[in-house]
Amino acid sequence: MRYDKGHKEATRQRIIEAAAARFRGEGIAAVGVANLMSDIGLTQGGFYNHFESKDDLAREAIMLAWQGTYERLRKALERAKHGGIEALIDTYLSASHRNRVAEGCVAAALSAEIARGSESLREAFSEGTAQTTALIAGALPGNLTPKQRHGIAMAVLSSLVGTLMLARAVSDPAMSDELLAQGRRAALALAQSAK
Amino acid sequence: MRYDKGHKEATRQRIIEAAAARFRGEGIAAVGVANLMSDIGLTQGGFYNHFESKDDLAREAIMLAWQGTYERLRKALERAKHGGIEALIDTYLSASHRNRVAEGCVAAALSAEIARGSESLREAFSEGTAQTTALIAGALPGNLTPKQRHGIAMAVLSSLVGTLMLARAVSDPAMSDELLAQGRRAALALAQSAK
DNA sequence: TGTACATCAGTGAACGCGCGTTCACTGATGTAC
DNA sequence: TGTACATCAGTGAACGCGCGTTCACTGATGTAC
Repeated sequence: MRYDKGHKEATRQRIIEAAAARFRGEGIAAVGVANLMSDIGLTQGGFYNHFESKDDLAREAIMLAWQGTYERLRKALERAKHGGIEALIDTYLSASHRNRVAEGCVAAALSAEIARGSESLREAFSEGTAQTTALIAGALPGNLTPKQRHGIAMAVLSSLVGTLMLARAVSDPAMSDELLAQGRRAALALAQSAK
Repeated sequence: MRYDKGHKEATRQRIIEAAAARFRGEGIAAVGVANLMSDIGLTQGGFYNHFESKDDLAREAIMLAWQGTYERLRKALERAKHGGIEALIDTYLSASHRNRVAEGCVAAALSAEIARGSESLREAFSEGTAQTTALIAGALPGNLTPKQRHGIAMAVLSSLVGTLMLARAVSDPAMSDELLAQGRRAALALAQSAK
C-alpha cells in the first residue's frame, strides 16, 4: 500500500482534532468542510472517505472536546489532593479558559448551536455532560447520598457554564472579570452547601 | 405621501421583532435577510432603507430581546409581592421558557454567537446583562450592601443562563427536567445565601 | 522473474443553493407654480 | 384648476462568494499468477 498501516485512522483523527478546535472557536455552521481539510493539508474531496457527513464529524468533535474538558478537570482535582473542588472551579472559571474558546469547554462554546442541531449531536453532548457531572459529583466534600451529589453537581456545572458564557459575551473587561470572580464564589458555595 | 406618517418606523419595528424571534430560534447567521423580509411580506431590497447592515439589525434585535426578558422578569417580581426572587427564578427556569427559545432569554439563545460577534453586538448584550443584573439585585432578600447585591445577582443570572442552556441542549428529557429543578434550587440558595 | 490487475487515500471540478449587499427602477402621493 | 416635478417605501435582478456533497480520476503500492 501507498500509505502506512494506520495512516487513514490518523488522518481521521487529525480532521476531528481540527474540527473540535475550529467548531468551538467559530461555531459549527461557520466552518466549511473545504477550510477544515485545507487546515490539515488536504482537499475537500477526501472528506467523505472519513465521514458520512459534516454532522457525523460534528458528533465526533463534540465527543473529543468533552473528553478534553473532562481530562483537564480531572487533572485539576488530582493535583489538588484536598480542596479539589475549589481547584476544579478555579480551573474552569479562569481568565485563561475564558480567553481560549477553541481549546475550552464545548458546552460554553456550542450548547446553543447543539440545542438547535440533530438528535445525534445532542446525544453526544448529553453523554459528555453526564460524565462531567459525575466527575464533579465525586469531588464534592461532605457526607452526601449519591442522589444529593448528582443534583448538586448538575447545579455546579450549570453555574460554571453560564458564568463562562456571560464572561465571554460581555464587552466590558471589568464586568467579565467580576462575572468570573462571582461565579467562582457562588459555585464553591453551592459545592459546599451540604458540608 | 403614499404611506401613512409613521409607516416606515412601523415597518422597521416589524423587521426588528421578526429578527429578534428568528435569531433566537435559529441563530443570527442562519437567518438570511431575504427570509426575514419575506416573513413580514416584503422583499430583500427594501431592507437597506431601514438598516445599514445585518449587524446593525442584530444589535437592535438583541436590545429588543433583552427588553422582553427584563419585562417578563419584572412582572414576575411584581405579581409575587413577597418571595419575589423565587417567582423570578421559577419563571426563568420553567419548562415553558426552555421550550420557547424564540421568545426566551437572548443570553441563553445567542451568547456564544454574540461573543464571537462584533463589538457593537457585545455592547448591546452587555447593556441588557447589566440591566437584568440590577433587576435581580434589587429583588434579593436580606440586609445587603449594593455591592453585595450586585455580586450575588451576577452569580444568580449566570446560574440561570447556564441551567437553561444545558436543559435545552441535552437529549434526555428527564435529565433536562432535573437540570431545571436543580438549577431552581441552587439559584434560590444563592439568592438567599446572605439572608 | 515479470506482468497484469486490485486497492484505496486523496484530488479537483462540478452540482444546486443561499448568502449580504447594491442599485436602477416603480408608482402612488404631495407640492409648487 | 391643471400640470410638472419631487418624494420615498418598496421591488427584483444582479454582483461575487462560499456552502455540503458527489464523482470520475490519479498514482503509488501490494498481490496473483
